[in-house]
Amino acid sequence: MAVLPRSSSSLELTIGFSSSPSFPNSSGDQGACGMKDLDINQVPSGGGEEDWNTTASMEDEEESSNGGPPRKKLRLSKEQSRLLEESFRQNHTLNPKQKEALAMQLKLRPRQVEVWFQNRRARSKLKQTEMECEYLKRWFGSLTEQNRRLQREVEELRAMKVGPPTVISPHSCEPLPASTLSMCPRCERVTTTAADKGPNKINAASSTAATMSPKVGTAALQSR
DNA sequence: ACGGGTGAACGTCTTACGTCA
DNA sequence: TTTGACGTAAGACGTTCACCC
Repeated sequence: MAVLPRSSSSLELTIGFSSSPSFPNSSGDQGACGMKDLDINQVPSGGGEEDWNTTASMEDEEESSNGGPPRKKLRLSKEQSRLLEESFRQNHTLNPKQKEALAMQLKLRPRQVEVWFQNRRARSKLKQTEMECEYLKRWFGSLTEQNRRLQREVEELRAMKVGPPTVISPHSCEPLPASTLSMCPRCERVTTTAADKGPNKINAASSTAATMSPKVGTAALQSR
């Protein structure tokens, strides 16, 4: 059965995560549901080398208070982690054959490889979210500062009040009386009525505010 | 001894796909 | 041929808990 991955989140897209479609499940891998009867902490048959590194002994079969066998914590060896990371860099999801092969190579069960990839994807996403959160905070701070500056500017201009306020015409480089200007409500551009023909952006520092957008942020994140 | 962090493992939900009536 | 119900597989997500510092 071919199950395409669900649409990637925007975060994944911005950082360029690639996920390959799963191949038809021909390997008899039981997935998350079918493995409940297997002891996840047992070394695969024929396995067991110095790389197999768990802090709990495999022969510990004591019963837990709720009847089932106690959950043991597997610690992956450095080599196992390195190989998994390397594989994750190439692909964030594994098809059943890749999973099987990797599990064989690592002397782990396919289920363990699968779980590792699930957790790794989750950690990756969390990290990405944290980065984006950090970026948005900085962006907010910068906008706040810009807003403060602009408000100060407005106050100063109001305080000046030396005759009618003027702006500089980009065409004639002559000062224009503000009374000749009007704001187009649709495109939010300043137009002149008589003295200066054609729509103009007002020649003021305040136009810089419109240049920042969240898209800059995703681009910035991509470059990291 | 104790608490917090880490990460492997788990349970549940959602989604996509195949099959069949 | 189309459609809706149903089963299955796989990933996302939240949580649990063993282990370490």
